[in-house]
Amino acid sequence: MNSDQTPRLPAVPDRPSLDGLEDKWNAAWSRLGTYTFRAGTPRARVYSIDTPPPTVSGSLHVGHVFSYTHTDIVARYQRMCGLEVFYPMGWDDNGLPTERRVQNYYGVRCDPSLPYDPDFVPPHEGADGKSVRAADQVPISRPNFVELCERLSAEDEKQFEALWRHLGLSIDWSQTYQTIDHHARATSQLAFLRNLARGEAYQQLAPTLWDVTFRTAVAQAELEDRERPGAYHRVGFKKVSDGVPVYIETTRPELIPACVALVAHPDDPRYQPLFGQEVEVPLFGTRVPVVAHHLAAQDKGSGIAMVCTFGDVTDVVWWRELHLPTRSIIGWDGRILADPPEGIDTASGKAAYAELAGLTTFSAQKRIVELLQASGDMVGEPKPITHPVKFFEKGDKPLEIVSTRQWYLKNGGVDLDLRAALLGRGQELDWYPDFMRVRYQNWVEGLNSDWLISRQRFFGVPFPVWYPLDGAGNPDYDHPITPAEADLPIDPASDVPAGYTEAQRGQAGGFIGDPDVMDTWATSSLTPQIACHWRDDPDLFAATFPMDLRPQAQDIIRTWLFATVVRAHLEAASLPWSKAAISGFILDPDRKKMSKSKGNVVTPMGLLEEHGSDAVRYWAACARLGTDAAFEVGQMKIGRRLAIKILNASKFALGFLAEGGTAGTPLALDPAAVTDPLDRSMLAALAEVVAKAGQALAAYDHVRALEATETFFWTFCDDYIELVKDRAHGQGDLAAVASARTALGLALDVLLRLFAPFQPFATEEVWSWWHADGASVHRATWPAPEELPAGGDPAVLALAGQVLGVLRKAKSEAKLSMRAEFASATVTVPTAGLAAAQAALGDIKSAGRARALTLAGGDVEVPALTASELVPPEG
RNA sequence: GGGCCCGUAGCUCAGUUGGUUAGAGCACCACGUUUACACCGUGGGGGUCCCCAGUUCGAGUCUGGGCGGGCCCACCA
Repeated sequence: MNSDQTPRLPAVPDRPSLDGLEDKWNAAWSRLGTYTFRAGTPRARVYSIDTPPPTVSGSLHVGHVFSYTHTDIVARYQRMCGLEVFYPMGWDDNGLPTERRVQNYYGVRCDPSLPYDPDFVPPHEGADGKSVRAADQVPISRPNFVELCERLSAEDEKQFEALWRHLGLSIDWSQTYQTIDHHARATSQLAFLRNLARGEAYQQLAPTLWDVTFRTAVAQAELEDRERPGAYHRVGFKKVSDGVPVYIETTRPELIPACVALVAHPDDPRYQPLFGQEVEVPLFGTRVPVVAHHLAAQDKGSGIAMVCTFGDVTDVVWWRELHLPTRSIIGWDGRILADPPEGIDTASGKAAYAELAGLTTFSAQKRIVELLQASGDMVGEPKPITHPVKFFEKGDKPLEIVSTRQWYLKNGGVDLDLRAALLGRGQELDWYPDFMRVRYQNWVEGLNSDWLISRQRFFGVPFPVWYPLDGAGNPDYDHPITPAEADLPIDPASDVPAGYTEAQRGQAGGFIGDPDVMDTWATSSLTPQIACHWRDDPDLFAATFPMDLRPQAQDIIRTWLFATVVRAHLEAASLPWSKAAISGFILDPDRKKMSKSKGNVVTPMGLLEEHGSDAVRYWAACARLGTDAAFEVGQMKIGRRLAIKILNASKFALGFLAEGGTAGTPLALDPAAVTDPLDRSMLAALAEVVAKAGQALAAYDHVRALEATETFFWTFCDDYIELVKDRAHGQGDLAAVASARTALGLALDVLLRLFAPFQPFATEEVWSWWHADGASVHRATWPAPEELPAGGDPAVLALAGQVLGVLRKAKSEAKLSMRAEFASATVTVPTAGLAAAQAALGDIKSAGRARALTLAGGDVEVPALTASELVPPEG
């Protein structure tokens, strides 16, 4: 396709315009397959990109436009460098946001115990915002739920695709995936089974951070701290030996029935005498030991803390390291369990517990404070404080800690050899910008457990395992039954393991499916394997993996980036990609991160339609990787101006190409025809820009490349074109005219290619004016300095521009039109530059409208007007 | 508590191993309709490079200490 990049006779529109270019060229690119990945290309000639799959249940915002533009600039540059770019697009429709949206939109909820209903019709097809109350939601099977998800996502994906196309992303739209589709589920389950077989995935019954709203376990990476009001409650625990109270201060008095010990620092002289003694838990009568541990802070509260199972993660550490018993009192719903834990044996203790049973932790706290005050065990009133509390990042209530059986994947949180290896992967990866590597290191070094990958949700990729039930109907978790890899994906809630029948489900001696689904990151961490078709296309996988680039946001280094590194390390013993490009956030003019809640979000499509895609891309391209950028409409207007200038300057230059050749053929752009020193100077300066821009883009510094190109382009327009205008129009001898026209054509040819990654629409439009149908600037070869004539002196253009500026300034200060003529003028230039300036004398005279111009060498730093006589234009 | 990034013109930002008089665009002011472009052109004004102290012949740049802004992590009784 479009192999013919040969220039033809230019056909330049009378009034070039940016309007409609997005639709026009998207249709053409789609028709011609301009961005289609050519299968069969050897790995060394492929550049593959692990595009972030946007969450389709959310909405796109300008931050997406910003960062995806950065990636597209890379893709277009690499493609022009001759690499075959593998640039897929995924849609993230797996996980809680989609689950909630499908529930509300269709009025359903997922119940994996139900069988698939092929004729199911959703009861409700509502608009967003009008959610169906949970009580009215119809339960449906997981396969039905997945179908609805795919149906709803398909609508979103159309909108997203339209936006990406309008923005000009050079994605290969035949390479798409959904994180909940058949292929992604199969890939996710296959990777899990391999992890299981190698012992990297394992189950454990252990205290787990638990969200009581979603009723699921959450992983370390999904936590965030929020400052919350709380209060210290000073409560006395009487020593068993003498009845003298020991006072602790707690923010969670409702957990007193779960108390298993008091703990103080081993060096704390106040409490050293107590170590080994027992105290009595107030209200409940349990006897607990006073123990020592170095994590107890002497300066917090009263310096001695109660250990509960479990109030926070420190409790878990104490419980584990000091081998304390377990007294759980909080259930999966976040309420106090109906029955008291072991250890509360007295009648009064049971009575006190009964006061709390069934209450939420919030209500239980109020009640127990009343009880403690009534019994005299609490001193004074609660003392209000604010303190950080752990939340699930998507949750609204503080996390609790409950003991549950969960699946874990080794990620270096426990295995220090693995941690060292993963830190090594962080070193091996090229980071843009480099300082982002530190965030990865900090995170890996701070891991305190393996990756908890199971979620007690219904929608998602199920764990592809069943468990045999023994004669008493109890599952044997240690010997899971796994499916054949060829059968994936499976749903253990509806599929039956080999050797069993559906009738044996849940029966003694039969089997039961694993009820959980995987963490959304457990699937997203496999985007390279999904996109490159690890599971089902070995040739494509070999040609694209490990990938070249992972572009992503800085806030998900600890989740998406790290998890992807883990999966590739475990499965392929390699990095998933060699480079990571980390984009910054978009800030509103008040320097706050843009967010919906602040009501300052601009819809991307409206922005593109208002300013034009090249303009918005220009704004994005002006910001470096990893640096937060302001949302600036002004910058987009500059981008639009640049795009229009490209059209107009091209119109000017191409007009002479049409004149310059014999009828029906274009002027041959023969570098040897460029003989004039000024023309050769301009092309020499351009050659430097080509080298600089190429180096910058190769180093993922698109800002520097754009800046160099843009700066040159404005000089080219304002000085060079003005200087050679008359000559290009035909003044002077034939060789001089041909030199100017050829130089204009050569420069334009190079400039369009330099701008192509940034301004794909304007450059393609101009390219089409003088290239064969189907030829695309985006499949043209990235310019090399060698294609321009060597030996020109850049100083000629620089000095000619300065002298011209001197003449312009005189007219401006005289408040005269630039058309005003000098009867005569003398400009003194630095002696060292005199020869260079003289070389352009004719063009300077012409452009400056000087009937007589003398250039004199002198001891000046910049050219200066030393004598002049201006003649106002007549009329 | 640990770490990272940032602080340069009214605004958004460049300033590459230390080296002339610190730059660009926007905004602002003045002028000009000039056959590529009024979606334009030409010219101009505008800075205590956050502060202090060092290193150096020389610091926006390097070192140390502050101040201010943003972000990440942290066992949060």
